[in-house]
Amino acid sequence: MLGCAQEPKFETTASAFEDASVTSNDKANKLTYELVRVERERCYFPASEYDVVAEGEHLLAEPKYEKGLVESALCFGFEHPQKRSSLDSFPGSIYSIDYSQIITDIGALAFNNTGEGRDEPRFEFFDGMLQGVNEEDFYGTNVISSAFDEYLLDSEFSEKVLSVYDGPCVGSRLENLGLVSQSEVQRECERGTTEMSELSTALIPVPDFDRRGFLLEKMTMCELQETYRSILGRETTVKDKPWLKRHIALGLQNLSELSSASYHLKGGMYPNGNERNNIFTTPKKMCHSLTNFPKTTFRKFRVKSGPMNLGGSSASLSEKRVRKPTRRYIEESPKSKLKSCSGRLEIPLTRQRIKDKRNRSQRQHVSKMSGEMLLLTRERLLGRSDIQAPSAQQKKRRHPKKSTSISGSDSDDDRQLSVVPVRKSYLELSSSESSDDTSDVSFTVRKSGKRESRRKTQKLWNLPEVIKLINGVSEYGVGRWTDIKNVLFVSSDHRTSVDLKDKWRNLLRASGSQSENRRKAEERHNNKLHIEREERRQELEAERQRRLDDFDRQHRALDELCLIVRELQQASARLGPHPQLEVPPIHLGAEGAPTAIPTGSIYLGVPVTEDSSDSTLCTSRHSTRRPARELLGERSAEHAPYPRPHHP
DNA sequence: TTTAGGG
DNA sequence: CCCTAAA
Repeated sequence: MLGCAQEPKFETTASAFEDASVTSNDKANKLTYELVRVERERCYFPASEYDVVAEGEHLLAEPKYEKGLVESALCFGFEHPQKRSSLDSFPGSIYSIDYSQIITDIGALAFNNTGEGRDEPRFEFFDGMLQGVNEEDFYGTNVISSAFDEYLLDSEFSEKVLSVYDGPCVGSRLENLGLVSQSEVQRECERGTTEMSELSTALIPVPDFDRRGFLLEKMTMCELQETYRSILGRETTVKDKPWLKRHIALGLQNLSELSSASYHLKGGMYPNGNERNNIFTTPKKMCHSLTNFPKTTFRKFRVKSGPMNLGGSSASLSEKRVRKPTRRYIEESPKSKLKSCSGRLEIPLTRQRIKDKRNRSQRQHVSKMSGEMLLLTRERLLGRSDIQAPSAQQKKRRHPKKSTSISGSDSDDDRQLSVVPVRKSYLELSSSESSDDTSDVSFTVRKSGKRESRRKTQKLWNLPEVIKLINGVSEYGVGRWTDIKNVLFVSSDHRTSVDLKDKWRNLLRASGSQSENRRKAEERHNNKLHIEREERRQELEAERQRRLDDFDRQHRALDELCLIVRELQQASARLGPHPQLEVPPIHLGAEGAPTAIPTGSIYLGVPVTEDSSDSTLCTSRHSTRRPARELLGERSAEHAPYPRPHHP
């Protein structure tokens, strides 16, 4: 992420993920040393967890970072403690997770982020992180951008990698190295575990950090602003380069976390490619401006989804993660993605913040009222829902109707108040909250159990009301519900014009006229069908007529031709020995005749046999055609022996 | 905002 | 009774 590692650190990292088979060469020793150092820092990252872990490796190698914050930023997604056992069970596993540390840090970060300016703490936080790096070295940024972008672009490989994760751990471990080329990963994962450590050692390239590091630095103000716009989705007029770079880095950070969150939502499974495409449409776009960064050999983001599917490491884990997003979520994911993406970093853009403002007082009010309770909103817990955002989306999709309240706001702003163990992952959290939903009107403290429903309390219609309604309809007509309401139901607030309309409809249904209407509708439908059939019939008839006309025309032409020929022949016979009047033999073209026409003969091209034409036409046009054939027959009988001039 | 119509 | 599209 914001890794500042110098070149050897990556080797270190890579080797750290190898197992005990790393033995005796110098590199290994050095790596071991580094590893110990890292271990002392208590920054252990699960090899089978998110790729952020892999990114965290770089941070590990740089002790001057506030590792806690780093972990908080990078490792929101750590999951179940059970996972740990699987991690520890890795051969020669030297990394484990200090969950309590991370958890505490997360809590701290989240708490910090609940302040007034929700985005501010974040910036400060990242500022702090960045201070650990040379100002010009935004390695992490570049790594993120290039790796992420590449991840997005190389979908084919992503699928391969994903498929690998269902297999043995070696796949994820290899991927966690993040340094192995695609083909190698694929091949080696298929080959098996035996050669892994060798491969890992052999294929670790030295990242060209310096080159990438300059890219952001070398960008002009314009480019930086453009990049800012692409990443953060808004224009900026800020001319402060460091500021821009920081925010771009932050934006990229968001994107990467976003992708991580997406994987969480998807449980690391991609039932089909479309879903992933949807999910990543927006970030891909947003990353586009950075695609000119040199390709990187880091595959950290590829690692992202892998470890989650580590086969059988944790049954409950896979259960929770495997749950597919709802169809609606998939359909709207690009939008929601964008929303959550931008909303996370720059809340002021979205209406979410507006709502925040509107509701904050409410929330505080509730807090005050509950007094003794520790009330943690989800936002408070996790710092304005960075990773939470997709989860909120998902939840929202689950109850679409309830989520869209009358006032037009949605439930992004989940005011479900709850005390949730900090240790819970956000997935657990979301699922634990999924049981009940709240709206703008009815946010409640869970313990109170009181829920104000938006649904009106049903008030049954009594006879006077019905009579009034009928009178109103008879007076103003059906559909003039507002008039009826304003005149006859002006005193009854609980009867809106819509209610009148609904009631009238129900009355109609009850009276049976609805069935009559239905019958009428059906009749209309049948009518329509009948009309369509009729149109079709007419169409066919017209076509038939057209073909008959064509047929007639052709035969008339044939008759004329025959007459001409006959006259010519007669003339020729009359004139006797004048060769210039001789007429070449005529071919009356039955089907297929053209190929057999002798050179120099005349082909009339008209079918003359009955089976050579449409049967219907033949029958109907029999009388019409008859004369022509007779004519031809006559002529044929008469002039068949007509001698060709050149063959007397 | 009102109306129509599906749910 | 709710929700939404269309006008």
